[in-house]
Amino acid sequence: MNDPVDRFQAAAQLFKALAHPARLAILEVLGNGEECVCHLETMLGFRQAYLSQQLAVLREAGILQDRREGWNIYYRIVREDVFDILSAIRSTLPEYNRREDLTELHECDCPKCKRKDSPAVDSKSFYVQNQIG
Amino acid sequence: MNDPVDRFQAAAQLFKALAHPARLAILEVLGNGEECVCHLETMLGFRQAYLSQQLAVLREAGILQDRREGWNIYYRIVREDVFDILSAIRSTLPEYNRREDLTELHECDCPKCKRKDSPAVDSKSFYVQNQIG
DNA sequence: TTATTACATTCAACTCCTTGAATGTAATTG
DNA sequence: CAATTACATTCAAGGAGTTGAATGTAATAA
Repeated sequence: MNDPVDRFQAAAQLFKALAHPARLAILEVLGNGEECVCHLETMLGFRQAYLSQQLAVLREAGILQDRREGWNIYYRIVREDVFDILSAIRSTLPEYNRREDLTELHECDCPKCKRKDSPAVDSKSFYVQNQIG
Repeated sequence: MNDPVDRFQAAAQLFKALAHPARLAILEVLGNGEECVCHLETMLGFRQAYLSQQLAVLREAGILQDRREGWNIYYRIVREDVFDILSAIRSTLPEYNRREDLTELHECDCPKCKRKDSPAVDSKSFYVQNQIG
């Protein structure tokens, strides 16, 4: 209809997908570049089914895309504005500003953790360099 | 606790407050500067009680503050990062990029609409000039 | 003080989200 | 082919968000 709120339906859906701490933690890890599910499972300590459900929410919201490589499925952020949105809250929420424990402390048995020579970062990994490093 | 999701609780709460089309419409109007409730009521076509409920959600989330002036109560955006967040989605959601019909078409009986000489804009109104005008 | 204006709050029914448990599926190995 | 690995989906119970209806309240006017 001509309702003034209709224009904001898509944006509200995006924010709804972001309105969950577990999903924000997932996005914080994926801000470094793509990661396989087992890697997220290890880093965040989520049970596999629970993690898969939250990944599905982000995927169906158009925020993530997945890519299969053998046994593993890699997820990456494909909505560029999500980087800007997370950057905005990072600037005002101090407790948000520590991601080391989410990116460097853990390793899992996935191929990406095994092969240290090719880190397989995606095109948006420079974001982390600019914001944090 | 030490749960990795606890750090993201505050951010999730913020996004939860933004995850509603009516509240995004309110914020779009208030991006121009503070407005009284009756003005929002006229521009958005919301019933008064409904509007007051949505304003309460934004106020309790720390996004809005109110100020009484006689009979009228004026609301304004007090979280600066909200401007950046809305700017980020405005850059990617085309249907978001028309605010004329929310800011210029309607007038109500509030004092601010009566006195055209003093527009009573707040300190963040330059934002609109930079983003839209 | 009483009435009016402008706005807030409470309540209840309904819908949607959350999350553990169980089960299903595609790719690989043997 | 059967077994295993890595991940996805379905289901259900509980919790949280939504919204109309009714009512409450602070400031002003008479």
